[in-house]
Amino acid sequence: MAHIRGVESAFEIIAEPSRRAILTLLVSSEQSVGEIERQLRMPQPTVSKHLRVLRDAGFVEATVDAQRRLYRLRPEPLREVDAWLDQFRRFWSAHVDALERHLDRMDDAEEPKPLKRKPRKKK
Amino acid sequence: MAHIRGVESAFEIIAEPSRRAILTLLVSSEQSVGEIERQLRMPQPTVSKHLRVLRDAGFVEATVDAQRRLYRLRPEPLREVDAWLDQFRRFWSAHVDALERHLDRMDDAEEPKPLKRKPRKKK
DNA sequence: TCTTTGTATGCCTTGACGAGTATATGTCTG
DNA sequence: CAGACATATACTCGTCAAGGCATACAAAGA
Repeated sequence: MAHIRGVESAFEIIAEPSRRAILTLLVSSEQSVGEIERQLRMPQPTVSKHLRVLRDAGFVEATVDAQRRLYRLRPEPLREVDAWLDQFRRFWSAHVDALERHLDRMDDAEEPKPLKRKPRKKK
Repeated sequence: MAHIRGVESAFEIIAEPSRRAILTLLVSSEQSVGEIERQLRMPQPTVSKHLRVLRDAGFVEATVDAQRRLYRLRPEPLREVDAWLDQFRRFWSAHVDALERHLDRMDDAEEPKPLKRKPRKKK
């Protein structure tokens, strides 16, 4: 009987660099375990185990192609992360606006060029 | 002697539910440690330790107000997460488009738009 | 000064997780 | 059928981080 595996949040899943790498690989197209193994240069059991975690968490799904399993992305869990980030976007834009106003005031005052600075548009 | 503590990626930082809760609290406005402690109902050392991690990772910054420390958000690390998510947004919209086409077909026979299908794989 | 309040840190234990290795399961080909 | 190939799982081990607790530190107030 399967344990009630630790309802891990999407955040814990993508905390693992290898798993993020796998997800990034799958953005372009579906891949077999062997292809992932070769591109990421990690041992096959490691890949399989990470894929297991990703599958259980709904990040990927697999179809059987003879002896191969083709894994592809599923959007929902990453959307969940995106949704959480959403509450900070208001804050970001406010922060950026304040920074821009601040820099604008500095520009009006003087013309220093200490560092490379992204070109920004005036309001 | 303190090692150079693990340059943990932003993903590992927000993997912790308590830390996400703290960040969410700080969206509205800056808060003192005690306020966070009371709102999240967690022991003060726990709060302080999480804030330490968040501060080291650049998620928050603090200013001293007598005995209190007022913590506030910093945008950069979460932006980094957002940037990583960006590569999946293309995939998401493609996915939604596919779903919409599917639903269009099911609804009623409308004019078929030029569908761009992935080449069908032969078994 | 002593006491209270607010926050940080050090130590210890526990539990979770990833890597590595070996092996099991399953499928194709000759 | 045997054997190669592809993937999954079981087991062990080491590491690392979070929680609990006590305590240290610092500023305020009596």
